[in-house]
Amino acid sequence: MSMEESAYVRPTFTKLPFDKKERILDVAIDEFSRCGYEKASINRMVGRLGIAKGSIFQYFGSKKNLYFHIFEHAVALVKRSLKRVKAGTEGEDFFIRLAKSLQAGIYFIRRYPRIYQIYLKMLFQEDFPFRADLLKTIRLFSIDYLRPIIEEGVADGQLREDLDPELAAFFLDAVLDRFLQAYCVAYMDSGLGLYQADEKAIEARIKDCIEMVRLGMAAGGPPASESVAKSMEHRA
Amino acid sequence: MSMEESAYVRPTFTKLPFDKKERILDVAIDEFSRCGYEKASINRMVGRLGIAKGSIFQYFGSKKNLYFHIFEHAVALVKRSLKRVKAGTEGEDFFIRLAKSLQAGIYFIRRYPRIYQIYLKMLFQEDFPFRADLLKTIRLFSIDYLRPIIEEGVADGQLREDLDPELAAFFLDAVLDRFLQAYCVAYMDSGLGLYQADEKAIEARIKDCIEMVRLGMAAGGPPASESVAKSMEHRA
DNA sequence: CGATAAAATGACCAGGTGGTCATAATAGGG
DNA sequence: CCCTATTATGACCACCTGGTCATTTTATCG
Repeated sequence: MSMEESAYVRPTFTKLPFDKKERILDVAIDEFSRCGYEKASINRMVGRLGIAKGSIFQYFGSKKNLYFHIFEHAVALVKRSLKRVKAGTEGEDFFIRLAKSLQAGIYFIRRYPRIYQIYLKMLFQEDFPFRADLLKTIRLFSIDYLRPIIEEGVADGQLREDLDPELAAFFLDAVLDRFLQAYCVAYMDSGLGLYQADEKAIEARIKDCIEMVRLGMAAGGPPASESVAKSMEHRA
Repeated sequence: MSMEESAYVRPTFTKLPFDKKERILDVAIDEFSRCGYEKASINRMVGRLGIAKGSIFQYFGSKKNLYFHIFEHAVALVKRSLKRVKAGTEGEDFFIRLAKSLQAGIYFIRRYPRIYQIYLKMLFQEDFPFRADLLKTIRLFSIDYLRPIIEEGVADGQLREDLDPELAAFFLDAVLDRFLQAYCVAYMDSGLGLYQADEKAIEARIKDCIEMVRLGMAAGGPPASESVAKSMEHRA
């Protein structure tokens, strides 16, 4: 996870001792996650860091570059996390994979809550340039992640064979994303109690949600299965 | 749709000629929708309006009040729109109601695109106070809207009787919301082509999505129905 | 008309912003 | 130890912000 060769960092920063680099990025991430891009203040950062303001501009050139560098870092973390889940669930049942992917999302947010905050705050602030690029990268990756899993599910006969993979990807993206949002933003959970819920509650709700994805809401379908619940128990 | 008695408006503004009031609110809505709350500039507004800066503060007291007033207005519009759809689909099939609700959302956004933008930009910028209140109002209303419809669907036997209404509300909220977001924010549609799509495409995709909500994704369920498609044709 | 009340105005304010750059401190090499 | 190149520094800049308020303009009414 080296960030040395980032396009947004000047060599001066690269040569810094590791600890100092980490501290700087940590404070910057904290500031951006708390305030969003616009309200984040370089003055406040250097105040907390105890370094000169000029140094930040020596390291990154501009506020925007600093933000992009952090974003780049964040994207790398997400990609790595998704890759691991994908590889770690290869060949498993489609709905199990789905449940584990969602669970992994929750873990990621627990581990890097500030990074998820930064992402959320950027989501609908289309004003600043490159948002399109940033968003494109993330969303496209989410599709690149889901599509193959869906297609495998169809190939294996777990999903209806007439399933439109694009529609399914959109649908799953919607539900998974909202689940994560509900977990860490108040009033997004429609009273389900997802907001900052504990492990147990999350696990149960993931199971419920996946069941609903599986069977839909209409009456007259097949009965609810127990497979997701069973397989999730193992990893707690 | 009178806004006269708003808590955020001073009498001086109320007494203004209707046209001037409209123009002021129009410019303010435009500014907030483009820039979000933080970046929106009172200077720019009065520049475009050709009035003195002091006047805005005479009318609203503060930037925040102006924003709240507009938000209040927006919430009223949404409530009205939802009420109409609900009343206008009373007694119809659950999934038809769902499709029509989503369609109504699209109409609303087409008619008031800037208001939806304001809402989106506020969504995850939790910095400024009262965001909690604003969000609470909107989300709770969304639940108040969906819950009864779901319960009627269960009572009528269209939905599985063991359906958890809270979970269903969350689930539908997730899908409907994302559908609207994908319609008006780039890269949110997972390649489905929803972004600024035309009437025909939207209608088709609504149908597809509702079918997926109905039947789920698993193989072996009942075949897709034609009822939603048929009933939607009538209103085009 | 004149007097009074109400509304519009814009110069002005303090505070904050991202960003700069001459200068000072430090590090590295001979 | 000195000289040079690199890095750190913070005073300073122009700019913009939301907000104020004394003053002027406009409307109201007798």
